[in-house]
Amino acid sequence: MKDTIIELLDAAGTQLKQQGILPQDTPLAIKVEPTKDKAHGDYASNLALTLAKPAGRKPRELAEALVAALPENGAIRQVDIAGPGFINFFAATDAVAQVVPSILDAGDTYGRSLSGQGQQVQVEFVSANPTGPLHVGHGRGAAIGDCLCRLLEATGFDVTREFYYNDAGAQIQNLALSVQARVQGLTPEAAEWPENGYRGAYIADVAKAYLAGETITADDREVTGKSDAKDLDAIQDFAVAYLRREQDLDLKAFGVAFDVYFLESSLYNDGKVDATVKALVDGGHTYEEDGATWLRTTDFGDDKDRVMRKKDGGYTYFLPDVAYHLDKWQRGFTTVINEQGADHHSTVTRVRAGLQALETGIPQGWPDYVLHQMVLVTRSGVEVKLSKRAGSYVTLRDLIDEVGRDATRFFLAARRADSQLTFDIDLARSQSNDNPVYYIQYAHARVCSMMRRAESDAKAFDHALGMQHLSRLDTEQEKDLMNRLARYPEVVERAAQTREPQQVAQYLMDLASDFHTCYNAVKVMVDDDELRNARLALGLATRQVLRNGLDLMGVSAPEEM
RNA sequence: GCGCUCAUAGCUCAACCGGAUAGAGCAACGGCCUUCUAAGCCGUAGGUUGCAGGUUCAAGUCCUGCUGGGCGCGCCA
Repeated sequence: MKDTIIELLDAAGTQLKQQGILPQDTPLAIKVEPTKDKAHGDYASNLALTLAKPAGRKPRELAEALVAALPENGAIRQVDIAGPGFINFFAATDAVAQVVPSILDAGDTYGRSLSGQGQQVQVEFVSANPTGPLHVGHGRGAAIGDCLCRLLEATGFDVTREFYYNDAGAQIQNLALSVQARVQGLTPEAAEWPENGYRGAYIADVAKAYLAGETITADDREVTGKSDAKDLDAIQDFAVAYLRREQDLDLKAFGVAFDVYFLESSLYNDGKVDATVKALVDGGHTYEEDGATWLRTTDFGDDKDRVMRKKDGGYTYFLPDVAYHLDKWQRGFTTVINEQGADHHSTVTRVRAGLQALETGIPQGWPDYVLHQMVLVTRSGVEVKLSKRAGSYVTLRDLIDEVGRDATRFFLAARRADSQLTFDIDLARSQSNDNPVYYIQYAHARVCSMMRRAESDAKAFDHALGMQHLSRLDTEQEKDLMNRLARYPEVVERAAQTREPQQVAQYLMDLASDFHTCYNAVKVMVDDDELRNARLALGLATRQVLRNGLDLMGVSAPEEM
């Protein structure tokens, strides 16, 4: 529908150019939007307003010329000029209703597109270090990252989900020491407990499993515990594997799976860090000062230069980051999206600067970043900070166990990443109209219920009959619903492009609302066979779009509630 | 102090690369279940879009400054 209108306007604009009303070289940047106010029709364009200046004419005058030049089209019932010069289009009912068969024919593929053309995209998200259970912030990253992947897949990209973790740094050392302390029978209260040791209850579990000689399988490694409290390396290997397995279980419970787990240590083992250093030094972007080696990141937009090799000879964390991203580039990902917490935002400029300094032809703004703000968890209006298992923070598992996977995923992905999020446990748990997840799922269940009713009343849906009488769907509510359904593909496309999964959530809320309104206003199970089947068809189309949209969010679409 | 980011109804949030009278839900008030799931619907009320300028035919949206919140500013990751 929208495309049709754009074509019509394009034809009209071209004609005006031929008539000399518009200068030949004026670009026709045609924008058509669904209207907010029904009095303005179904779609509106501001074309006359934007062309007024180059044409040197009054907007309304130009609008009239454009309308006069519009080719005839059966899909458009009426065209108005309103306000300062908007052109408003009223769609013919039959044309609007065509969305129903197109949804039913497309089924699960309705809303999907091939615009990504099979391009390889990598999305890195979560990337938690294996030092403890995943927390709410990781959960937000997991929800947003996974939805983004689903959106990209739905728009024709070849997506790789990647999880990067540091299995060798100071934090891991610290983890090993903490577990070792537990193995030796110490508790976090003891004076001998490692200074920056991890204090959560899970440390005791790791120690116990280690002593019991358990065998842990995580990623592609298998580690068996032993009773030796002295062997710190063995403890470290075991603890890392144990916590990686824990995190995997959390992610599995959340419905998130990764294609690649990338170890920071592999960058050292494969010589990629050294190669990166060499490239940077050879490129002349480094200098020695205070016994350390610095990278001149200020040449590439950073506000100060960064140390890349410390006085003690070790590398700073940002160097393997650069090596890692070079590796991503070399693996052929022209688009890479890093989903991270906003507390990492300083790495954005740094990593990009480091990549530029390599001079390997990586584009300036590469890679993309999606940063999410902090999550605050509340219960009964009070902030929740502790969990039994992790001690100092609320774990993702706590939320999944308490409010369920669907509500957790929806709540964490339904808001803009760059706004701070308050996760209200009471709200997420409530099985009532306050809860957006149930509101949407309820709409889906209602259609299912309607279909069951049709079956049991021996009035099962007659597809052919329904398709023949779609023009009977002529109430305001039905038209609103159909217009909403027609917008779905556009929403998916846009959400993928802007990397904003919350747009899908918002759309689903609106769609559910339109459906509930329609449901209350229009009775489906009427005796009139033609009317009933047309309405059942609309119900099925709505159910299909709800399903497709919920699937993009990773949320289930229950048949009954 | 510097950088990034956010600020919309009492609360939680929308507003589609600037577009017409800024929309939902919750909370408040008033209605709708002998009819397809009331986890729903309809209605009333609620706003100087943090403040001050600027650009534009048109600004919640873009620019500048300010105020306030979050995050970051280590040879930690």
